[in-house]
Order: sequence, then structure tokens, then C-alpha cells
Amino acid sequence: MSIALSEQEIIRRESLQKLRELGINPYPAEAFDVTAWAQDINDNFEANPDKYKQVVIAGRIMTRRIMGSASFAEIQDSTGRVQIYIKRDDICPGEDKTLYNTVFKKLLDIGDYVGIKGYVFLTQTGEISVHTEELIVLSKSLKPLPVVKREDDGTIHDGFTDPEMRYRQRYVDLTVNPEYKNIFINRSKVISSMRNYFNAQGWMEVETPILQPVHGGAAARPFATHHNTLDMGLFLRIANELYLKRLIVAGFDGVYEFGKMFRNEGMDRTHNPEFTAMEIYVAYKDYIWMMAMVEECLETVAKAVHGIPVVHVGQHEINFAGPYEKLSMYDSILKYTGIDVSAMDEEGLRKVCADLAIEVDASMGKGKLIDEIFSAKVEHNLIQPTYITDYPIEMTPLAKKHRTKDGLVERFELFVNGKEIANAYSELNDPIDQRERLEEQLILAGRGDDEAMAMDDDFLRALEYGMPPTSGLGIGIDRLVMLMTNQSTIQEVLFFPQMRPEKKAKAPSIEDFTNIGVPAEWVPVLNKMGFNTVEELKAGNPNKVFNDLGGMRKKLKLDITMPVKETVMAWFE
RNA sequence: GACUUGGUAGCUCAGCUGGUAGAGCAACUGACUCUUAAUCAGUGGGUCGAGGGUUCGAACCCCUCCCAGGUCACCA
Repeated sequence: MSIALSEQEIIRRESLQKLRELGINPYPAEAFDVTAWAQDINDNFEANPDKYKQVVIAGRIMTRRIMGSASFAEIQDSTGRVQIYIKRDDICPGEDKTLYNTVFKKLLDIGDYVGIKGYVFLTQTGEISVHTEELIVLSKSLKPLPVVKREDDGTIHDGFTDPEMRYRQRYVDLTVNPEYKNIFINRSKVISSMRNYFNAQGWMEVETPILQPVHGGAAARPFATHHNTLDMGLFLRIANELYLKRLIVAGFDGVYEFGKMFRNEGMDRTHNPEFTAMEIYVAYKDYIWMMAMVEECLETVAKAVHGIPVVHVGQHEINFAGPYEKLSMYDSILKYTGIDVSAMDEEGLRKVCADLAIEVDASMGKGKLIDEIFSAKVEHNLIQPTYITDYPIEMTPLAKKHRTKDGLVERFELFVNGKEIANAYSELNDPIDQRERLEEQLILAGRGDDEAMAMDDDFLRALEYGMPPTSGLGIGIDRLVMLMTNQSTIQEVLFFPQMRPEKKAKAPSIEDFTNIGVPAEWVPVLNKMGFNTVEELKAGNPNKVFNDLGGMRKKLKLDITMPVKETVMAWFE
């Protein structure tokens, strides 16, 4: 809480006080029954004017054009903006014109919530407007919103564009830039259409632990935390895969979860430390089956958002209708580099990396080296949905060995627009094989790979009881939403992307002041008066400081006790 | 983490070679009964991201730091 109020904030607080003095509660408790919305009025009034002879709307005042005893304003609700017309003598039929002259013209501001009762009509210039018969204050805004001006042709003036402020104050962003709400509406459609599709297949939505004693199911650095009562370390999950498989062991045929995952790694336009993943496991299926399911699912999602399976992303038209192109990992490298790495050992792969100028380090095993080559040379070429299949066993400890190809596993990743958005296996259900594979991960960890997977004995115990053949799939929801909404940064599809803490508006040590007897609540006032250090204060004139404190208290409408003069004098001793 | 661009009024931004901090919108006072980026007249509003340095003098030059964007690196 800052006491250093701007001029406009002080004026709004004064307006708030004056509203109360007029007997108007600026924050009424009663429900306000809204009967009409801006978009509906704008879309349907002209075709059906009789329906709009008595409407009640509510929203924020976003613009005002006052012309003496008549005014226009725009009210923004959750659906858009509609113009209202206010005539003084209509809302103030008697002698008392306070509601118009004082409340509307002086005490209300841009950003305030009001309720409007009236009828819809067409102005002389043809704009659909609500003729106001009653004006009700619903909530007073104390901070001025940025004023973004829009012309009829869509030209924007003084846009609120600073990404730092947009992300830190998303509530302001979406208020003054309501077009961004569509991204989040579409995000919701992506998730709900996918959920509906899964439910229609008879699969069950579940929840699994976010706090996990062992971080398994993926290769990533975790966030560590601690439970006090149990006095034990816990990790925020980097994946939920191993828990969902336990549920397949438990006897469910299909389980899925939309959930937040947490990875303690770098941040950029495709990575946020917490992100949303969807994982689904279906018993008695394999990764071939899963490819067809993903095609059907993503086509459903694209249609839910756009009505058609074709999505415009950057320069590309991406078609989510299946079937998608399939390319094995080795074939894709062959296709885009001309090099056949399928039979190479680690040494050969290192040489290929050196020839292609790909940076590697000593901790990388064979699988990791192949992945490096793929990332550097293939990935960005995969624009239309493409399955990359049959990964080397070394980089995939949780997938079943390939049914015919030695050294490979039954895995695919789906690439769209050069980015991975889904990953699926025929899940490894051989408990002995699984134990060996996790032990190999421990060896990688020993070589310095700090992302190698950890051993999870309880998961292995579950497998030993027996897991049916199962196919599993993970989809990065944020990246899918980026695709479906044509956004190039993850921040734009997250309401509250992770940010560094805002710097405190320079807090000259409060303790320094309290140590000489200044009450803590008065320190910011002294700062506002220009005394940022005790030394500066002591150089001042005690009598003037005392008088000015009273002045500031009045000016800033502070509800704190004025210190007596002797107290103030003591600060200077 | 590296490089790079930026941080000036509530918002969007100017600010030349170092010489008294500016505009538009918003706010305030006033005029105006169909405006719509309303208009007209007037007024107030600043820790120039923070701290140090150079200088007679710093928004501007130098150093350190903070925050954000971009590019790259890292990263299923």
C-alpha cells in the first residue's frame, strides 16, 4: 500500500467522500439485476426494437462526452460497449439536479461501475444507445484506467501496450484491451472441447498429487519444498505420468488429467515455470491407435475454436484434419540432413554433431545426442502436424521397446509449426525392463545429467502387480492454445505469467525513522514531504515539519492519528 | 546466462551537441441538450527506474544495480 497518491487518485478519493456525503453508497451491497448486455443490444436492437423498451445494463464508464445538460457515455460490460445518452432533466425530473450536475458530471469517473435503466433508441447519427432514465452507482474506481481511444475504423490511439504492465496488471489489460479476452475464451474452448471429447469416449477425469516425494515421469529440474508436520522434502510435480499409470494398474480403462506442472528452468516465450499439461492413459491400446485418437481430438478442438479444422498461425495455414504425416526419428534426420544415424554408436554421433556444429557435452548419451541433432536440424521444418516416431531407447525410459525394431521404443511426438505439442508411448508395462531402464537413468545422473529420471520404487511395485498394455499421451495445453489462437508468446495465453517481483517504490528504511520515535504510518508521509532519510529530516525545521504533517494529513485524507507537537520535537533531538 | 533495445506526468510518447522538463489523451475550472478520438477557453500535475561518478551545470556522458521486451543459449 502506497501513500504517495497521484493528483488524480487524491481527487477520486475526494469524490468518493463526497458521494458518501450525498448519501450515495459508492459500494452498495445489494445485487443489481441486469437484463441486457452491450453486444446483444448492438446486434439485435434494430431487428427487434420492441424487446429493448426497458433494459437494465451495468458496467464501467469508459468514455464520456459531456455537452452541458446532456451527455453521452460508453458503458463496457463483459460483452462489449454500448453508448448511453443521459439528459439532465430525464434523470433529475424535479428541482434537484444534483444527480446529473454533481454525481454524474463531477463525482463519477472513467472506470466507475454504474447501472443504467432506460430504453434503447437510435441517435440522430444512427448510433444504438440506451436512453438513461435511472443511474445507479455500483462501484467507484480509485485508480485512473489508461484511456485507450478507438476510432470507428478501429484505429487505436494511446494504446495500453507496455507488456510489463499488461502482464503485471492483467485486470487493466483486459479492461482497456478487451480484444485480448478472446484468447482466453478460446483457451477455455480448447480445454472444454478436449474434455468433452474424452468424456464422450467414456474416459474419466482424475486428479493426482501435485506434491510428490519423488519427481518422476519426465526429465526436468523440479521445485523443492518441505512439509513441516511430516518433516519431509517434497517436489512440485514435473509430470503426473507415473500416478496416472498407477490408476491404470488400479483397473480404470481410461483416465486423464488437466493439470499444472512445474519445472524449475529457464523462462522465455515458450516456457513458463508453471504450465498446463493434459495427460491421458487408455488401457489395451498402443501408440498406433493413439495417433488416430490425437487426430480426431485435435480436429475437434480446432473446429470448436474456429469452426473449421484449418488454423491460421503466423504465415501458415495449419490443417488439423488427419491423418498426419508420419516420419521415424532416424528417417527425419536422414530427410533433413542426408545423414543416416540409425546404426551409429555414441562416438559416431559425436562426430556428426561436430560436423554439423552442434554443441554437445560429455554427459550426453546416445539418445541425447540424437535428440540434439533432431532439435537443431529437423524440428523447425515440421510445420503441418507431423508425427515423429520410434525414438532411440536411451532417451525414453518409460516407453515400451519397439515391437520389431531393435534399440527403439514405441513413441511418437507430434510437431506443429516447428514445436512439439504432444508426446505419446505404448507404455512400458514390463516391471523388470522398467527397473533396468530407470537404473540406466541413475547412471546418466551419475555422469552429471541433472535431468535424468529418478527411481520410483512404489511405481515399480505397482507395475509388478501388473499393468495392462496401455497407451499414454501428453499434450502441452499452453502451446496448443498458442497455436489455436495464433500467439507467439506463452505470456499471451496465460492470465498471469510468472514475473519477477515488482521493485518496491524505494523504501528508505522505515526502521531508521521508527528508531527516533516516528510512528511507522507517518514515515511514508515524511518521505512524500521529501525527507527520505533521518539526516534530511533532522536538517529540517521542527515547527515547519509539524505544521506540514497536519497539512499532508488533510491533503492526503489520512485516517491516522496526528502526533502531538512534543512528539514531533523529540524526533529532532 | 550472453548480447541487445527500452524505463521521462495516470496512459502513449517527444526531449537535438550537457544549459530552467514538453505534447496529446486523462484530470481540474468554465461553456455547450444527439455526441462519438466530441468541441472551445483556461489551470494544475514530474524522485526523468535506483545508486554512484565526471562537470560550473546531467533526463542526456561514464560505472554498478533493478525491471521489461527482443535475439541466442539452456530446457521434453
